[in-house]
Formats: sequence, structure tokens, C-alpha cells
Amino acid sequence: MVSRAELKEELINAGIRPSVQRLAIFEYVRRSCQHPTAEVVYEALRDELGSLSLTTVYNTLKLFVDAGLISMLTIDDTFRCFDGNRCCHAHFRCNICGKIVDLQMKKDFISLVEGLDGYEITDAQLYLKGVCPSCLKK
Amino acid sequence: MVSRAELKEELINAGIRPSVQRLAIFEYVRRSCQHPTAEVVYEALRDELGSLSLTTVYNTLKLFVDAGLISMLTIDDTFRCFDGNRCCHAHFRCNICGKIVDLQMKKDFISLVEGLDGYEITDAQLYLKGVCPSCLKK
DNA sequence: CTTCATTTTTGAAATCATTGCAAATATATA
DNA sequence: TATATATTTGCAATGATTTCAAAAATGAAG
Repeated sequence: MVSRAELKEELINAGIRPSVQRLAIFEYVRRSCQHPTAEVVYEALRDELGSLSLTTVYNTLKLFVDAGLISMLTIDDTFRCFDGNRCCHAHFRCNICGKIVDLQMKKDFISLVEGLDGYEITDAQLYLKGVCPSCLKK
Repeated sequence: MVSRAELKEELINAGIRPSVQRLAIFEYVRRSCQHPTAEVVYEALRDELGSLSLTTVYNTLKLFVDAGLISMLTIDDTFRCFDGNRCCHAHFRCNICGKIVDLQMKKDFISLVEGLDGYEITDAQLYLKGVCPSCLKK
């Protein structure tokens, strides 16, 4: 697992001052495998930090996304969630239970897209939706 | 171009009664290459239909999406838009001008995803973001 | 250490796309 | 024609996200 010091270094390299709130939020999103929403991050850290504002969480997550440190998922159209996993992967969302899971890719999917000459690509997301094995059984 | 009669037939086959509003909305989304939002559909059809409610547009688009007749895009996190193009394709959204364009795929991208045994897939979207050639020039 | 400027955080109010709801209208069936 | 059902409508409510201006924290300069 990546250390707190390394995470701090990463923020500094991105030109972002590692305030207490920023480092805590960065650490939380990077270490979570749950694709947390801003609200979830807020609930998880408010006690640990003594105080925290939901606005700070929103601002900070946006800062990280713009810096390319984390990515924002819009697979569920009713809220945004965030992903600190830097490896290339796809996402599946179950229409029944709402759970979002990571799925590995055999190869990079951008290479399959035609006509990208002249485009600058900064983000790519592959979203699958349907019913998960667990919900299919019921 | 697909005829109005064929579109009507398609609604009936999907078990959806082709009311005046439904057929007009279906026709508009199917023939548009612009990925319209509910608001855009509403503005475009209210005069043509004499009267139309935004709520009807939302309800009807949801009806079509649930029936698998059109798809909903969440590539822009601030609004939903709709796509009547049934061919497998990816989408690119320019971070500067906001334009959303279709991109052809060399092959179906679902085949690249690992670990889908036991999952039922009902929808797949590949979203790319960045800067389009036109905005890159400026 | 103190002062001043800049950056960051905060909370409350505002925004706005979308949904809920119950009444009105249209359509199908008998 | 009467009755039941399906559809549409407009307005109010919802809720995630943003705005904004003040408060707090941090950094630089003397």
C-alpha cells in the first residue's frame, strides 16, 4: 500500500499544496475500492479531521480530477463517484443493487476507437450496466 | 432514412402505444445526430405539437431507454442526453466547446472486458474526453 | 516575532436538472 | 354512449452540486 508520505509527494508534484484536508481526502479516495461519492468521503472523514465542510470535499475532489490524480465516474446518472485506481479498467453497475465493480481489460480500449487523429484524450471510461451474478440468482 | 411508419411499428413491437407525443419524440431522437437533452427535445417539438409538457418528454425518454429503443448518455456530468443511433459506437466530449461526437469502433469493446461470466449486460458506453481538433487549433 | 498578502476552508443560501403527484385529457372497450 | 384504462400535463418538491463572501490558516517579508 502506498504510504502517506508518497501521497503527499504526489500532490506536491501535481502543484497542489497538501493541506490536512486535501491529504486526508486524497488518501481516502486512493485507498478506497468502493468508488465513494463526495458525501461518503465527507461522512468518513469529518470525525477523523475534527471538522470538515462538504464544500471542501467537492472543491478538493474537483481539484484532483482536474489535475488527473483521480477520476470521476458518471456511470450512475443520479450521482457522481470517484475512483483512485490508476490502472486501466472498466466499470459495471448493477441495475438492481446499484453496486459498482471494477473489471479488468484484456487491452487498452482506446486503441479500438477510430478517427481519433487530431484529438487530445485526457480521460476514458468504459461503463457496463446490467444485472450482477448475485442479483441474478434472486 | 427510416420512415415514420417504421418508427411507429418499432414502438408497437416494443409494446409501447404510439401516441402523438411518443412518436414525435421517438422520431426526433432517432433522426438527430446531436445527442439532444430532454430540454432540447421539448423546445424542438412544442411548436410542432401545439402543446407539450417537459414532464412528458422526461417520462417518454425514460420509457424508450427502459425498452432499449434509445440510449442515455451521461458523458457530461451536468446533464443527460439521448442517442437514437443503434450502431455500436463510442462518444467523445470536448472539454472546451462541450460538443459530443460519435466515434466508430474497430470491434465491439465488450469483448475486451474480463470477468463478465455470470453477468447480464444490458448497456455499454465508452466515453472519451479531451480537446477536439477544432478547439486545439485555437 | 509581527505584519501583510495569499491561499484554503467553511456554512448557508442558491441553482437547476429531474421527479412526484394528482388532476385533466385522450383512447380503447363494451 | 358509457365506462375503464392509459397518457399527458403543470406545478411543486427533491437533492446533488455550486456560489459566495466571510473566517481561518499559511507563507513571505521585514
